[in-house]
Amino acid sequence: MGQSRNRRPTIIDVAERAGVSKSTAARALAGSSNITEETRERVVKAAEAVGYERNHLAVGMRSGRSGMLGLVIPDITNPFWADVARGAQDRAARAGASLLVFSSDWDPEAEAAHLRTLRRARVDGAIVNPVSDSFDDLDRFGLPCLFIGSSAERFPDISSVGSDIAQAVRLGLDHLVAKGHRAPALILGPKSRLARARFLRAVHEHCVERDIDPAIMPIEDGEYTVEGGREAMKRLLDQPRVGHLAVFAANDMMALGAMMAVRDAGLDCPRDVSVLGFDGIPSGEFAWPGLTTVAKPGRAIGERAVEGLFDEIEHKPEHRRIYMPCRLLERGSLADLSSMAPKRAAGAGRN
Amino acid sequence: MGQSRNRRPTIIDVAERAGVSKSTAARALAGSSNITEETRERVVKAAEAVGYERNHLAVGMRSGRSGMLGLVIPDITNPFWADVARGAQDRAARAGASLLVFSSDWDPEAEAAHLRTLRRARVDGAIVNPVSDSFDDLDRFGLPCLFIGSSAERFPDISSVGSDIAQAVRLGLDHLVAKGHRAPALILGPKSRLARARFLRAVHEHCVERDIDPAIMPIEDGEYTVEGGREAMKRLLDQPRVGHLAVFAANDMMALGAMMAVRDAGLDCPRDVSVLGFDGIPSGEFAWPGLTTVAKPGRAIGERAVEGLFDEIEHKPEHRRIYMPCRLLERGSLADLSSMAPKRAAGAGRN
DNA sequence: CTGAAAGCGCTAACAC
DNA sequence: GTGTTAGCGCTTTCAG
Repeated sequence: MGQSRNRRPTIIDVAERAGVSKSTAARALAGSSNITEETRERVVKAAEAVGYERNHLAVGMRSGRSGMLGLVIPDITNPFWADVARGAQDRAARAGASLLVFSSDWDPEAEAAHLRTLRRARVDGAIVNPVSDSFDDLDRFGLPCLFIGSSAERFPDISSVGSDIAQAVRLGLDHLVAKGHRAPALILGPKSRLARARFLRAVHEHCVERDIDPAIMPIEDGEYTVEGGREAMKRLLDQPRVGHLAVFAANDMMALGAMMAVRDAGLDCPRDVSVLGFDGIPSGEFAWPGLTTVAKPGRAIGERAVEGLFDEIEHKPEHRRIYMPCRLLERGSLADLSSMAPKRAAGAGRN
Repeated sequence: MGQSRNRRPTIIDVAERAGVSKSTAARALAGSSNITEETRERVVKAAEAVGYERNHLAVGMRSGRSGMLGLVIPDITNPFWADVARGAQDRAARAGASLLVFSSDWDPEAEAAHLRTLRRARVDGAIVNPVSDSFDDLDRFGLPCLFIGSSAERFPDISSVGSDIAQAVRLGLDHLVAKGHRAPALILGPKSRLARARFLRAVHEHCVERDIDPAIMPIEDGEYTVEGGREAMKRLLDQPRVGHLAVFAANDMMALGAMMAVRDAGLDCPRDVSVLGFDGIPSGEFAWPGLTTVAKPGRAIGERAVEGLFDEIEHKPEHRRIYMPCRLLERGSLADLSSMAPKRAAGAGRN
């Protein structure tokens, strides 16, 4: 039966079977033009007959293109990053490329190790959510590369794809205004985080447009976690206030924590307190009430990132920064004060 | 400066710099024994100096081992599978291997396409949650391979790793009994699903041990989705019943849907209805009340699967079936009837 | 202990 | 149009 049981058929097996040279076989399989239709057919049949499958290792070696891309994200277990990975995966597959996925756990060393692995694997390029602050580990990457997520801003020379924070904040704030909450309290991430500054800047821009004094919005900080949000909300509730309280949290986890704090305090969301989140994680859907939130387009970001990476690989184009629009997911954590403003007396105007 | 800017250094660059032949350089770098300590040092230094990084494509070609593994799961966006992927990733990385991740969306054609891609990429083996019913697409895989998840049972010849459904069901049922619910209603998946049969068999075993007539447990079917669970619970609530109702859902999504149906009916969980889930998805934590559930060890399954796959690749060992233990996540969706059984009169005994 | 040479599977020049 | 040849970067005999 020709080839032995343990050996995968090579192009030589195909060539022999078709009675041509291996280069002719290769040409036929590659769809090259300088080939008799009849020969091509014979080769294709032979390939099928022996069960030939192109060896991408060999192709990659010869052509310098492995057909693989790397993806380094903080944690595939995080729903946002899973979404990104899914988008990247699908887009890559559509182009016949495969994705090597790694989780860095926000650890610069792990990130560096993964990048090294990707380099050795000879991926054609990589998409990275940069953790490392120093450019050192990253610029030495020496491969086409595109950054993703808010931390990408730190690196002026590298193209990036991310969500449009300014648009997202405006979307959320506009929605709050429409519901009768003009100046919500803010629950933000740690001061050290770049995302926090961008979020706050967008809030200020909105305030200028709407002629609101940003200073009247209470702000609490916390870690980007449920516990962080819970504690921040607790502090917010301890402050004196009149009427309904509306809160815009910079992250769904924090928003979920905030809702817990509301319950802890014996209050009701959305009756006493309105909460707006930011991210769009699935858990928000099953909270009670459902968490209204501004959803980041994780999947689209992943897809767009792969496209951008391909550009980077092929044309080495001008550096680009792409922001994908977010959208509002209305569920139930926001009270509608707009129609009953008169009834709410003092509180309604202020909040 | 020797090598051009655009070329990655090869072992020849290292050899030249160290003043040895490329074979000696290779041996030194591979940690072979037949090398003078002094030579080795010189080579290693040279490698560092030129920034040498082994080309895994070339290594793979020569050695027949690419150092890559494939993972084909239904959807990386699903928290359970993300967990599995994370475990696999970490375990693979620890062994110096990389993971090619694909989502099949429960589509046999997509699965087949991904397997083909993996074969062409010359992965050393693959971990698959088989979707395809027919053995055809799969047995031709022709590579070391290990199945994962409950559908793996369909393939008697292939090793598999999954969660221990029997143990999980027992755990859940024992917990229900401890809380005073002897014969809960069951919300199960579609009759066509293998997992359903296994779940039900485990329930029956438990009943035999506890001397309970399984026939007294109401059963409703549904798709493994929120909507499926919601409708199933609705039907359950429409049935006549006495006292408290306890439900064991075969999947957290369904359990979450069931909790919604309880709310829809104007009832309260856990006061009127107790719900126990199965999976351990994060969303259950943020539902209100938190969903008590039996959690599958996704991460551990992923890790164990990679280990099993390595065995498969190396020793081609006897076929194995491995079941990983689940654990109970107690949150708040279960009423404790055990202490107040007398107060509850008729209902307590039955449920 | 080290060097020379062969070859993994493929593609791209270069002949004919 | 098709065959011949070289070589991608590496490891592994086989000599010395």
